[in-house]
Amino acid sequence: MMNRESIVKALREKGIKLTPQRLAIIEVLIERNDDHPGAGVIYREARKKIRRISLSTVYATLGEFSRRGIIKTLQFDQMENRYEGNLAEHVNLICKGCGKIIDYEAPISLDPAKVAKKTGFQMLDSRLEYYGYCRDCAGRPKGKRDKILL
Amino acid sequence: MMNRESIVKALREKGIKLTPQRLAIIEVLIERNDDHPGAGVIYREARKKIRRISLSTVYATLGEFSRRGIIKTLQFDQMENRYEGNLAEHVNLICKGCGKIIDYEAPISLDPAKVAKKTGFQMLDSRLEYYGYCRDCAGRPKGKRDKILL
DNA sequence: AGCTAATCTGGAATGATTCTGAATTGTATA
DNA sequence: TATACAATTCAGAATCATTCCAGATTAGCT
Ligand SMILES: [Mn+2]
Ligand SMILES: [Mn+2]
Ligand SMILES: [Zn+2]
Ligand SMILES: [Zn+2]
Repeated sequence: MMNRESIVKALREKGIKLTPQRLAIIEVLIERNDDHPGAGVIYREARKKIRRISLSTVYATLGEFSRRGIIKTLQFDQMENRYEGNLAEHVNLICKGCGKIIDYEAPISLDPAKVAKKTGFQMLDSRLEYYGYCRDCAGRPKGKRDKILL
Repeated sequence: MMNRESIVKALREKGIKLTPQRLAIIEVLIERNDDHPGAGVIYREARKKIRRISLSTVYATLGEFSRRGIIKTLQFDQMENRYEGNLAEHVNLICKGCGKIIDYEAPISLDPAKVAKKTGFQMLDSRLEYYGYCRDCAGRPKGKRDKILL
């Protein structure tokens, strides 16, 4: 999961063309998996790998991958959206100071069947996040550590 | 919690002036609590209550309340942000078809102490969401029920 | 009643994302 | 290996929720 071969295979199976742009984006997503990079970072990193790639393509590709369930999009509005290849259910710990996003494995068990029975809601994707301060930012003086407002 | 008196009291205590605009916004938030309304809805509803209020004020007020911990902001980028007064930890079930947001009470317990010990991360606010289809939208034919892309 | 910092306002600015339509290219097929 | 064409890429324009601005108004205090 989240290695070049498996992704390339997934793309072939879904009939998505393999282009240099897409391969570059995939590489960035793999290399920076822990960072949960945004479109800007992905664009700049991908540019180092191949001669030509446009921001439009980056957005189109990330949208396509996300829609196909190959990656996951974390949406924000005061901050670039962030993308991750870790599709396993996990909690993202998001630092309000520096925007760092840390994966936290935890068996969060909402039983889809129970939820459906109670509310009629059919669960598909989850978004489990906690906002707070990472080790580094928790250290800094209170006044000057907020970047994300919330 | 989430009644006019308690909120007004909270504002007075925090030294936030009571203006007609703010009171109107508070009333909307209370009346439409279940809807998790966006800034647009809040603006239009508030306009029915008082002669003059601008969208700028609605945004400023919601931002202020959110920052002060009086309400909570749910951030999106393909959809207006949504606001809620239910500060208790709960899961929001978000319908990808119609955008409806349903509160779901569930004892999702990540132990802050344990997380801090493991990762150094200091948890403050949570955002627990599941995306899927509400009872109504789950019924409709697959092709024509998606509004939220993700 | 007067003072003043806080608040409100309409309009302009922002900025991430989406859209557009023409040019390019990956891949299936012969 | 060449051909065909739908898929993909591209630069630039458009979108639109949100934020910023600077001047006008006002809540709450003395
Ligand atoms: Mn993650
Ligand atoms: Mn809720
Ligand atoms: Zn941090
Ligand atoms: Zn629905």
